[in-house]
Amino acid sequence: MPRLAPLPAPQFNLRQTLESGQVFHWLDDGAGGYRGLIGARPVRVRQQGGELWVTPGAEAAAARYFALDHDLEAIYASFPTDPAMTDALAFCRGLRIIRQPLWECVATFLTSSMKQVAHIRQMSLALRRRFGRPTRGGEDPAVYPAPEILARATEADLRACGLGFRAKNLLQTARLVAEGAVDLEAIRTMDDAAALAELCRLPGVGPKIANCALLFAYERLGAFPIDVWIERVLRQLYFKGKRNVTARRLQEFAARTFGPYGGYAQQYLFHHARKARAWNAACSSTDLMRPQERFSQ
DNA sequence: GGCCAGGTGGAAA
DNA sequence: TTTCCACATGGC
Repeated sequence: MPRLAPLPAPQFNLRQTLESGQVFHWLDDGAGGYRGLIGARPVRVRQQGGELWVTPGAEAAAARYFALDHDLEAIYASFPTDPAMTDALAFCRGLRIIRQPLWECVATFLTSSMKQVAHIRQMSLALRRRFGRPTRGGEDPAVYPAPEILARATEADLRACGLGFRAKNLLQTARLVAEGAVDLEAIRTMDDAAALAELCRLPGVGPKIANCALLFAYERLGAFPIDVWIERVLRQLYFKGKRNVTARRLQEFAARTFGPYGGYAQQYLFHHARKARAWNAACSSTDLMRPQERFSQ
């Protein structure tokens, strides 16, 4: 185990943060920590109590990446206090919305449609292995390939990484970004609505994936991606028995109900709902319930 | 073997 | 406007 350097990280849960489905390339190092990259920099991380131990020299990068400056007390104080949110908060406390590199986040979530978190990890790691610069002799994840690199790939190359029908979209999106037709950096200065619209110009990027990028890369903590899990939770909690609840209504309701830190609330509800199901499945052989059954009555 | 997964885009009603 | 459907792949 290489020597690591400590930095203060109160109110932080590394495991919940890295395993909540917001980032997909970190690997368990078998010693209670993780190995991965912050951008192009290989980093090892391990948490011990209120300290985060990281590769020496990477302290500042890690503090920024893991958003240790986010005021979690203020964020928690903004949450609704209904039972589901309370449960999710108790389960996820210390989970932080991290600051991911723009392209890496956009591209990874582009490949996420109709895929389970485990599959998104597989695709991300396969793309890194196939196209990215290796680190530590190929033992650790490779650097996520830049748009210029993927733009030169073929659709067949990308399909070989398990992308399926997403291959064409990733290729076209990589080309648009590589040639500057869509400027991911310039989106930083746009307001939320304009940023969302600009991201949706990328093929394969719709409102859900654009909101993921806004939340996990652009620091828009109010962005509220609505996927199948969150839709289920919202319908069960707030629209029980009601029909004709459109996606638009759900989106408006979320913005109104969860406020400026809605993205945090969303991530806590998402992670808790997924892990609760996994826990149910693992611990009960006679009471297996699929998600839609758990929430349908 | 059927079902589902951090959806999107285009056609049809 | 809303509704429907194809789109690949892999785990359970």
